[in-house]
Amino acid sequence: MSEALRYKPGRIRDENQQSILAAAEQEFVRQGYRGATMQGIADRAGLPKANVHYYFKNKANLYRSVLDRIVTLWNAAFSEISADDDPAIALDRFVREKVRLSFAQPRASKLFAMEIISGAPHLGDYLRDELRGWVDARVAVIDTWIAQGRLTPCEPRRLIYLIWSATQHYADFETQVLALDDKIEYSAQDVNDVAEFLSRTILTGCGLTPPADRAHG
Amino acid sequence: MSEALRYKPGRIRDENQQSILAAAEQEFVRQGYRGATMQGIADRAGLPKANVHYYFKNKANLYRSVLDRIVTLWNAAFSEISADDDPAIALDRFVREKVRLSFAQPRASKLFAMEIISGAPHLGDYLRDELRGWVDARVAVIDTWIAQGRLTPCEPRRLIYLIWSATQHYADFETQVLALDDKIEYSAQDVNDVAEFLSRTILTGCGLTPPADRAHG
DNA sequence: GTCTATAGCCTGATAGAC
DNA sequence: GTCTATCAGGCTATAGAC
Repeated sequence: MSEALRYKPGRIRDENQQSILAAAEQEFVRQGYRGATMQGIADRAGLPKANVHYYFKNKANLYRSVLDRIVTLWNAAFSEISADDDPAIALDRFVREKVRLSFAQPRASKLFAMEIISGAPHLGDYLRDELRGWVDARVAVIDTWIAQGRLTPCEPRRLIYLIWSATQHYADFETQVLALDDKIEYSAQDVNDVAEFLSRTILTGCGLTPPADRAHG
Repeated sequence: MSEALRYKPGRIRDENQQSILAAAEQEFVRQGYRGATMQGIADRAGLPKANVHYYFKNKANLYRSVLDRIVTLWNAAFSEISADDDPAIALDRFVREKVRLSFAQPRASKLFAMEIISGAPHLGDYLRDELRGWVDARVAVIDTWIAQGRLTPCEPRRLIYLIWSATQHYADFETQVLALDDKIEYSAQDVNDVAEFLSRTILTGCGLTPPADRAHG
């Protein structure tokens, strides 16, 4: 008997939970929290509706689990920047990381966006307690760069929002971008083009020389 | 009897329709299309549910009416740019117009965003038939500027998306921005600051000199 | 652990009195 | 034109057989 088929305690449980979470993410993005149905989520996961209630006690609990997973993903992907870093290299890395994440996890980005646009009824605490601290720390780093004369004065907060919005756009507004570009789906080339364009434009906009330019001349 | 109270044919009808449309816009943003209820919309408009069905035959019809109003608003606000314009002045005006619209009509922007994020089930035709033509025309103008050597080469399409995403962010992610900035609501100062920051950063990022800078020196 | 059957509620929509 | 009363259907959630 192969390794893959041998019994592992909790294996089926884990697999079912993961497929329910993935199905729920899709349904919540397409229909919103109230619009999504437990039946629709169960159908998409290929399980009876009662099993969804068995693994996740109720709809609110399931939604919260999906959001928790996204928040964990966000926190893990937030690149560290410190005042010792070179501003151009740190911001370039920040932009590229966000672009990569947007193209890799578009549904997570979309669900997060829907939650915020709806007024963040389930994520208000996260914004105030966790995300605000993260932003404040980055603002402090950018302010230090400015004080040291290594970065043209700007409003650090607006710079962070600019990077977030410009990168997330390709995930959240995927439908619009694909329709306007007359494409069926993104290519690997698109990820690089977008990262290159945004890093170059935003860094230049801040008065910095993009790392790639320096390498070539 | 004052002018305001004198009978006007269809006045009550118009007022009721407008208050229903405004209430529906809010409910659809908060709950999504399926999540919003005719009862909730009626309550917010201060009318019995049956009246909502009287003015707008059914839920799909009401939603489409709300979207039509937004699309009309969008089309009216799209500033014209032509190849004869100075690139810096035209792009500066474009950015400022979008910022103004985002702060003036945040709910319209949010509902449009929700519809796109959900996969544009009701707006797919608009994207393909109307918006694509608008974008293609602007791309052609920007390409002309580049060919004439008046603008550093860039991908016009990505530049338009950058301007859209960066400006809309303050409407769509209003809840997040206010939470992170620790504010209750936007001030008039914020509109100017955002317009100034985005115009300066994006134009500089494209290798242009922002109009304000030229005026001052 | 899995799934069928069903309870209890709320929805969109309409009929019909005023 | 307005609004109360009501219907048929779909929803979340659970009970209980397997």
